[in-house]
Amino acid sequence: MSETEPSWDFYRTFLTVLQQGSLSAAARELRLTQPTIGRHIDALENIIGFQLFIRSPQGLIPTEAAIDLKPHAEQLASNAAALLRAATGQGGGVRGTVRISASEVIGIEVLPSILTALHDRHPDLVIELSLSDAVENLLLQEADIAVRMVAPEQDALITRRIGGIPLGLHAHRRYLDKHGFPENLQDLLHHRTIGFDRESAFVQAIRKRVPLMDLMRPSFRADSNLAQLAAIRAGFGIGVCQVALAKRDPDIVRLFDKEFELPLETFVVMHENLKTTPRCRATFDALVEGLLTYMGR
Amino acid sequence: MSETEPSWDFYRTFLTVLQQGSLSAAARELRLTQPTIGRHIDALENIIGFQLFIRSPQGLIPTEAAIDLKPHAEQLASNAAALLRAATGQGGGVRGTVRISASEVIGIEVLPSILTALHDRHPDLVIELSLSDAVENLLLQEADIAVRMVAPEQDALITRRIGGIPLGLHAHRRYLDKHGFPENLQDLLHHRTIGFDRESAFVQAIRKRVPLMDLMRPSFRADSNLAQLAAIRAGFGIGVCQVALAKRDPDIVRLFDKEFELPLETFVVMHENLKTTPRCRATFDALVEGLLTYMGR
DNA sequence: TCTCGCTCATCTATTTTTGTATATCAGATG
DNA sequence: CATCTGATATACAAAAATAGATGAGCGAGA
Repeated sequence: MSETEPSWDFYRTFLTVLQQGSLSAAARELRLTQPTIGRHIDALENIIGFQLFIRSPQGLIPTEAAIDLKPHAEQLASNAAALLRAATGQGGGVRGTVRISASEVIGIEVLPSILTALHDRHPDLVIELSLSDAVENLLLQEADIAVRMVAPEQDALITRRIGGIPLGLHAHRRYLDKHGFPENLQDLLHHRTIGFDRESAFVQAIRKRVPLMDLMRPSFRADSNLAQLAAIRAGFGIGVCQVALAKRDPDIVRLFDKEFELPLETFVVMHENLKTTPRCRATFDALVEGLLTYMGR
Repeated sequence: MSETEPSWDFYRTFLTVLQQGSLSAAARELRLTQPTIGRHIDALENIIGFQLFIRSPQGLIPTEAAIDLKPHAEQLASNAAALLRAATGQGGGVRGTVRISASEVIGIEVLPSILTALHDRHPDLVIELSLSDAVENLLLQEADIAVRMVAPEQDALITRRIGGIPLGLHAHRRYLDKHGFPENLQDLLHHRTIGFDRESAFVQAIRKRVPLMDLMRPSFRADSNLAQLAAIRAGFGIGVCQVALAKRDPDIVRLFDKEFELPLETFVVMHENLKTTPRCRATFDALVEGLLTYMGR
């Protein structure tokens, strides 16, 4: 019942307990001890005046109040991490940690070689790669730089348009040997196809451009582009993937390269505040350069 | 030179020193003592590995590195405050602190009566009003709810359009008695007028709609709408202000009410995450309701 | 020039926080 | 049914952070 603001460390402890589910696990995570963590939670509960967890022999069960506070605590953690990244990058030169957000396909198939070259040039750079098709928010500092497939709307962001990465219809030779080549686009309806599970914004955009997609009933559905790519490689059926990726495997054949091509607009985005920090600047430039090369300009 | 993450409290101390300019002042602010603050800064400098401040008998002068880190620390503080607001608002019912961001005119001339009524209904509510024409960012949690004059672009925000608050040309009777009524809009060029100092986005929008504005050379310039309103009330000259505000003073006359009317689009905006918290919900609804009434529907 | 007010640095005593060890409880397993 | 592993809670000692007091530097104003 004090007037003072709680220690910010309590918030960190709170979040860790929330994430780990028990005082003991949180203590291991934070390299503290279980009684300490317990005292932090007690103190926080006393200050804010209500219970955050129900203690049980199996761990701590968060109350509704605690769940409501979780996003705030997570954001606090993001900011603290961003501050630390910014701090370690100080002192001139390209050094410190840079956190990149990208989609799974890009992150796994395209970025590694670009980042390898980047790190060869700047050995003091530590690279964090956060892969998710959910768009991480640069404003919330979840990442320093993002490779995006949608044009960002924020004006506090600096954006470099890469261009449209071409997508095409592909199938493995093994599949085609067994089921034959489709004669025309309509023929696709009688083939085994690979598509999306849920309706994302991206899927809706495709549908708009290619009405035929509406009619297709894919027999293999996954939201992960990576899983779709794997399915194509495994010879499951016909699916959409990046042309440049497919070319790497001589057994993957592109279909209807004249009739079907979908450009996937791509952008590299960074918060304006970071443009002067060497590590972000260098990474940003390397990503732009590397992606342009990947596209064959 | 430790491997461990610094205490988050160090960040708070760091920011306070940055804001206050001295260890002693920061100590007073945080209700700690000067040696403690000094140790925090020393510890932080040791962990991140470079100097944050140059000590002097006049206080602490931030290095460039410290200035670079400042925005991060400020955001951390915003989030911590937001978490605390969210915490005090727990427990059902409309209680706790709600932070509202609005422009100066709205905040001073329009909101007080709305907020008074709101507080009469919910005495446990604490209202923070942050007035600035700079748009505070809801995503950064600088405020819970904002009254905006530009349509928000973020999709994580829930927005309620109020409509166009009508702006009109006004002058005090005292001025008109002395200098006469302008015959037509062109005539304004020979009158004393009140306008903006710098080119804000808002001003440019006005110019686009009213080309005549380009020609006007206001003799009284202020970015603060409040100052402009005060100038009109003082009989300085002819200026633009909200029609509803001008009506309150019987000595202020509206000019060219047929030829000149500028609707100022207004929105009440809130972060989506807050829509279920009672205190924000109630405040949001009260603001929408109150502003609609203010506009006369 | 002297004093006052502000600053930061340092030393020491005290308070606070943390860690260690232990007790207890619940569930899984042989 | 005993045992083992996970969990939280508590008591007490160790460690760490804090407050308090003091010294010294710098600048403003009488």
